[in-house]
Amino acid sequence: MRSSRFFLSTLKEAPAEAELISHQLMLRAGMIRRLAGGVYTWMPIGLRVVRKVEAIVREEMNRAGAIELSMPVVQPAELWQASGRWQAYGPELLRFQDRHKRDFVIQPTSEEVITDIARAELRSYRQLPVHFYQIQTKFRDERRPRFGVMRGREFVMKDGYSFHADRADLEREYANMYATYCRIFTRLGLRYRPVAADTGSIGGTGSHEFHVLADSGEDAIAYCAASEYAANVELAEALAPPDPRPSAQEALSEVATPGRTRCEEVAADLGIALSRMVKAIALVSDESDDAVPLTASTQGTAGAGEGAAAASSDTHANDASAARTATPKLWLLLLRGDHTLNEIKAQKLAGLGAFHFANDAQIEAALACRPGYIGPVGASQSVRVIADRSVAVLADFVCGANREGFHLRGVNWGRDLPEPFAVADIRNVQEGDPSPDGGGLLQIQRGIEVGHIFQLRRKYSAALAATFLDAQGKAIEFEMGCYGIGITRIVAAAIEQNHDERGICWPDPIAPFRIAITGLGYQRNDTVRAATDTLYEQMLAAGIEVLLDDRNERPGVILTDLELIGIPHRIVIGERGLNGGTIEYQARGMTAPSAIPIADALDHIRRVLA
RNA sequence: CGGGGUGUAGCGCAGCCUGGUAGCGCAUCUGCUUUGGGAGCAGAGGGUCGGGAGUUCGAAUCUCUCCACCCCGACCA
Repeated sequence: MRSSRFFLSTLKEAPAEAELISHQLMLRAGMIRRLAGGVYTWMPIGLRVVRKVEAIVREEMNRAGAIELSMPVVQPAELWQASGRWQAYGPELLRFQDRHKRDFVIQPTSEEVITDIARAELRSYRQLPVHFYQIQTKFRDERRPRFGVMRGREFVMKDGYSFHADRADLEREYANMYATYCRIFTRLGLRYRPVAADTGSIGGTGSHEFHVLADSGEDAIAYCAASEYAANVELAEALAPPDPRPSAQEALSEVATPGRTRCEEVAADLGIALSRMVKAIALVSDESDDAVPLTASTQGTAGAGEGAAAASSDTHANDASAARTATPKLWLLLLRGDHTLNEIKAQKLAGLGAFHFANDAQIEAALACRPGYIGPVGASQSVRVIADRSVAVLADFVCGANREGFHLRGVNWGRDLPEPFAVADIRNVQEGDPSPDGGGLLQIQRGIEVGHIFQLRRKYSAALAATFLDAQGKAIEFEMGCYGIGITRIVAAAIEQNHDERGICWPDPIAPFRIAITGLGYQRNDTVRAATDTLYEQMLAAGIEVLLDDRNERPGVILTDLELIGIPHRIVIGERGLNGGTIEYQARGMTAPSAIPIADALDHIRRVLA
């Protein structure tokens, strides 16, 4: 391809909207242009990368026995109503009506349609197993699209769905896909890690996420260097400390800590380890269950002390915010000063469910103290105290005194305050924690989720009555698996993982062009142009995907553009080199070019591209 | 959706506080020179100052309102 017949559009400065480095580089390299929030045009150079990723995914899916089809982006609401997702999905599901006022959605995934296909087409166990997949545009109306195509609303995903006669065969295919995904990400040239994922409400054993490792990743992955354990930090269990609670040594005392509201400050002032500090996080449940109405606090009501009755009634039951503040209960979650709350784990506490952080008024109403000095000691029965496992085994710890400007030290369970209402794992694991599988210590790495495999079981086949006849002629619901890969996200993730100060450094398998060639003074120097054209034609004849930059630009412009775009190999031909019988080759990551005899040029190129 | 911020030429920004002819750099176009790392000189084009309403003799500037975008928090490929 000649750049004069292609389309390159690079920018010196990235638009201010781009925060993430991959987003900036994609805009600067002219790969994408924004059309609306989270919606991007793939420009020619960017589309080439998308196609490379798709091709590798397609090849490996086919090799693994999956069969490609393509389902509509626009899908009728009926199937979604049948599966329950019309109600369950929420505002992320883009819905609209056609001219006949019939409801439709733009697919975020296609479980319903594929199950409908299976219901119609797969009638006998003899036809199983079958794995259908598509590479298709998806739309999810994200709350907050950001980071360019990394978290866009419209994106391309490979989604596959497998149908099985029984659980064992589903698990076989699941293992097959696990291996296939590993092959795919290896072929893409990315550093990645499969991690155990939440099976969520569907249950079952099998779900793994595949993460591309990058410091800017949104997910933190806890893994064990000594074993195979790897899980999203949100899900990794923090084991209970092995040793029992020591006995109390210190007497309870109150210490003045004016202006010191953060654990770090108090620990430093008192000269104690942060791990001896206990912080209390006040939460209010959003669930309106009727167990023990605790302290109510209608916003800012003066004197709404402990035991104040819930003020608002159910007359505004349709008003979500009113309902939410109807019967707030204060939960006090206790964590060590050096730990952080895991909100996913907290959400799973019985009775807490959906929650939000208590506001100042709610905290003052329940504890008669401003945030910053709150603690579990002396809290009324109406406050539910949950201790993290690590807090439950502390003795002689330090916590807020429920009195502004004071903390308590030498606090001991059972002596100074009742044992907690419950002890639970509510913190995020951190580096150095023991691995939940007992295999060693955890380390933490950041990653970008680019793949997810899942054993759906019978959720959709049951909802949509999708059955086949087994050998006994009995109708059986399919066991289903689903398997996703974020095609367009992979493009951004690959850049996050592979860039330098000059621009993108594509892994060879997904680079928009494998090699670039340019002649210095191509447009005005016949010798250079002839030599450049000759080698270019040779490369084309050899089937090499090459970009000839023949623009009438200064060398600096061409070279910086090629580096920004990230083409992994580069040939530069200049008159000076030609006089000595050489051309220059430089890999994108190399700091200096090497001179190659013209006669060896093509062989050399073949070798580095091999 | 809650909290914060920004909208001025294709891109990056100044001007706004203290109202009075809309500016700078890059990019674009023309000419000449230049040509191994984002060229120099000379000239040119390009703006509903996000939209609407208001205050005022006069609004990019002050007020109200709507919209878009960005950042921080709760979801996901």
